Amino acid sequence: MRRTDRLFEIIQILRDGGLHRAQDIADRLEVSVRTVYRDMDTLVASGVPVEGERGLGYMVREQITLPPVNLTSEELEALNLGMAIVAEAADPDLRNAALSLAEKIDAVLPTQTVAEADAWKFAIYPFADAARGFSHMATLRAAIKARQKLSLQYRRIDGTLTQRIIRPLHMEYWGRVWTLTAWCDTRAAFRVFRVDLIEDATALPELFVDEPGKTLADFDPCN
Amino acid sequence: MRRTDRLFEIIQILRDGGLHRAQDIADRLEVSVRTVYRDMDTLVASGVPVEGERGLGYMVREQITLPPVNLTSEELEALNLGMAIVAEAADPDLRNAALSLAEKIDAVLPTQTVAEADAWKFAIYPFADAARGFSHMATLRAAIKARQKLSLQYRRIDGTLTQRIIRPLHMEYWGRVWTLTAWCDTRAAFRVFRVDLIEDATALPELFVDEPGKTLADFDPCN
DNA sequence: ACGCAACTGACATAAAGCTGTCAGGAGGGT
DNA sequence: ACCCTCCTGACAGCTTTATGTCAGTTGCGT
Repeated sequence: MRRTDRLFEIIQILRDGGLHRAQDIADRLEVSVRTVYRDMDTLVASGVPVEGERGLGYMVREQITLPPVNLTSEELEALNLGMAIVAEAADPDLRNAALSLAEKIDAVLPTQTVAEADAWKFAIYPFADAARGFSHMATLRAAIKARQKLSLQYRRIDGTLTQRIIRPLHMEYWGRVWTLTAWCDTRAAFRVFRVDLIEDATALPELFVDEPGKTLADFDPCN
Repeated sequence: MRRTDRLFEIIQILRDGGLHRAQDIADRLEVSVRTVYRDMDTLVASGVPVEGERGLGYMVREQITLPPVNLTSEELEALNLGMAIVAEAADPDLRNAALSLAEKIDAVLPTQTVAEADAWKFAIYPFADAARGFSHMATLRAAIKARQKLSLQYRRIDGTLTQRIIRPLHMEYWGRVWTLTAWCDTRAAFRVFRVDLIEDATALPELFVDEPGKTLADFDPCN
């Protein structure tokens, strides 16, 4: 198991909001306690809101949501930057959308403001492993929107392949990894898939509707 | 010299649009030819438009700019995604701007569209080394806009420190590294600085105006 | 005072990544 | 034909990173 994968797993474990001892996490991931402490360091340094209490264990603080602010050229810059990054990383559809949106905004703005935004024209040469697994994102996005079932071929962390029929519900971004939350028809349970481990995703003609117990609202991260 | 730094250097070398032999690049960067070939592999795999011609050398293809497209919910998604990424990575100002902008857009949209966009609510836990060096970005951006001179403390790749007065002109994003293009008053020449190697940046009260030969338009990447 | 569990530092070892060397192959130009 | 250069694979040595072990410290609760 690669280090990155383990960090991701730790977040998943902590996500239930409960108290977890380093020893338990170590046992579960089959590493030494020392390694868990080092991982926690990394997570904290990366901004994950986790806190350790001596004698107790680890817990995540609830995430703080920020109140809305005012309109400004700050936001314009954020937008340009965001579009530049999306144009670099995401799937072709999004890439085009990002580029056209950026151009459209430039076109609408008064010329003086454009000059400002111009300082942000990006020459983008991704070195990216960031792009790994982005190839399926278009399919997944479309299926979530269309409420279309998917046939998924997935490579588990241990390397084995599985095939399943899922109802895609939700995507999340974890800084390094994208996840797809779905109801798995094959296993009759919620599952979270890492997009970068998806080998193949094919949209099926079959649509699905919300059924009690199978909607995103019913999903509980604590397994 | 770290590998990442070398890749970045290679791009700089190729940027002049000329033909370069692997041997020459190898000599200049003091590595073997084999290593250059491996680096080229990496660059190509990362989307850098470089091409090798047997018997000739390496050249960059000119970048293709895409024609503008139409307005749509694609663009909305690109925007949401972009804001999520910016909120993760950029400096505090941009971060807030991105968050508020995303919220503002959500607020303006009809509820049906919001439901779509909702599938993209991001829980963001950056593992980021992406954030390295972002601490100065706010200062740099502000100085570019205000045409304010900067006192820069910069760590060269060999580890030595330099201090200079610069006129910040332009920022670029290279997928892994941000660069700041500036006229260096101290050296009386254009210089490109890597933002992640900037130790300290202090805005000076002194402003600057465009002088012939010192504007961004006068800058020629081929040293 | 005691136990618990988070922490820290130092060190040895194992795994992974990077690089150079060598030995070739392949396409284009002369 | 020949030369130039890109390009590939294999292997050995080096460097970096990751991990485990050990020995200790710190803060909290009982």
